[in-house]
Amino acid sequence: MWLHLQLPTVNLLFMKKSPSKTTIQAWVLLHRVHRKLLEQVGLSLKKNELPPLDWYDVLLELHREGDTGLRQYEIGERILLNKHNLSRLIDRLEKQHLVRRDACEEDGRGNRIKITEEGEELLKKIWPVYGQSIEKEFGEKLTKNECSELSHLLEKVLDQDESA
Amino acid sequence: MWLHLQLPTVNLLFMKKSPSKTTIQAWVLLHRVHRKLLEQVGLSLKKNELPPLDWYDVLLELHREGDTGLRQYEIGERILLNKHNLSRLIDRLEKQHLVRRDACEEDGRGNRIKITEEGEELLKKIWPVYGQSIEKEFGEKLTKNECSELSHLLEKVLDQDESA
DNA sequence: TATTTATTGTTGCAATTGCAACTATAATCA
DNA sequence: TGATTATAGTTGCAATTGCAACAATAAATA
Repeated sequence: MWLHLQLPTVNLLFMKKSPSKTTIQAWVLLHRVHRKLLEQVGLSLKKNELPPLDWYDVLLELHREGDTGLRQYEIGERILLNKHNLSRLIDRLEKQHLVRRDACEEDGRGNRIKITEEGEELLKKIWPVYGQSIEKEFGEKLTKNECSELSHLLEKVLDQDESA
Repeated sequence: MWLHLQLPTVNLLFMKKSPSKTTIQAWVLLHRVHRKLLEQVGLSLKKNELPPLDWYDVLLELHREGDTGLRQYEIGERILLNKHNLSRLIDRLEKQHLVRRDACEEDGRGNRIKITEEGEELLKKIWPVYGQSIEKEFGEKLTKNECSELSHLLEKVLDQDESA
């Protein structure tokens, strides 16, 4: 079909370029760092009898939106969680009265999720522990410049594909 | 008890320093990048009907040790997985004849896990897909220097606490 | 408008994970 | 040595996740 084409763009399909040693090293490190940080922070939260990090993520997003709330899919986009699990995560939060599902006026299918007072309070209770954990496991290890540099690099990785 | 002590080391207990904006930004980015990469690679593996990444991680560690194999806890240390789940992950691998549990001579409690021929083959089958995925989602986004710089920074984060 | 297709969110079920309890062996120590 | 404590690994159970099927509504199209 396009096997005979020699255009550069098409050739990319055949290149199947393997990552370099340098790339692989960074890749592995990224995952190790991530796992270790998450493990430490998770431990710290548990030790203080606080809920898992996911809860914080969701509540924080909702807090930022205040009274407008967010659609479920919007939360999903922000914290990169799929809809199935998000639906049930919201269930759990709702059961604890940390969020509310309000009917959605503009779209009969969905609902708007809003944070409650209790949710706000929990958020305030989590932050000191979470924040300190971040500082201890992460912040302290880098200077401010290094931190910015890291962000810069990570942003490049996150950038949308420019390829068509 | 030690409330009245004024030694610097002890004062750290009270500092409860919150992370800076810069720190938080890098922190959030780190997690976003990680999740996105894992999602993409996972999709790519599934599309090619290959097993999840964990399997590859374990098989690779075993491959590196060749005939000596590894104790379960050694695998755990390397891929940062706790023993409960590792035990059952090994079960699954064993059921697929990808690894073998050999009795351990030097320690009657444990066993040595070794990769089988089939395991090696699977490893070879996964790598092209996995490697390309890494290159596409990660390698291509950074120059070689940026990649090294990223590794350097991540290593700093991973470094053991120098605090006593 | 009627029909088709896409999106939003939920639910059932199976697989995986986390936690606690447990067995078996090793290491420590009185 | 015998008793105690620590380590390696497994298992049961509950909670969470992933996947596929589904219902309800919206958007696109004929």
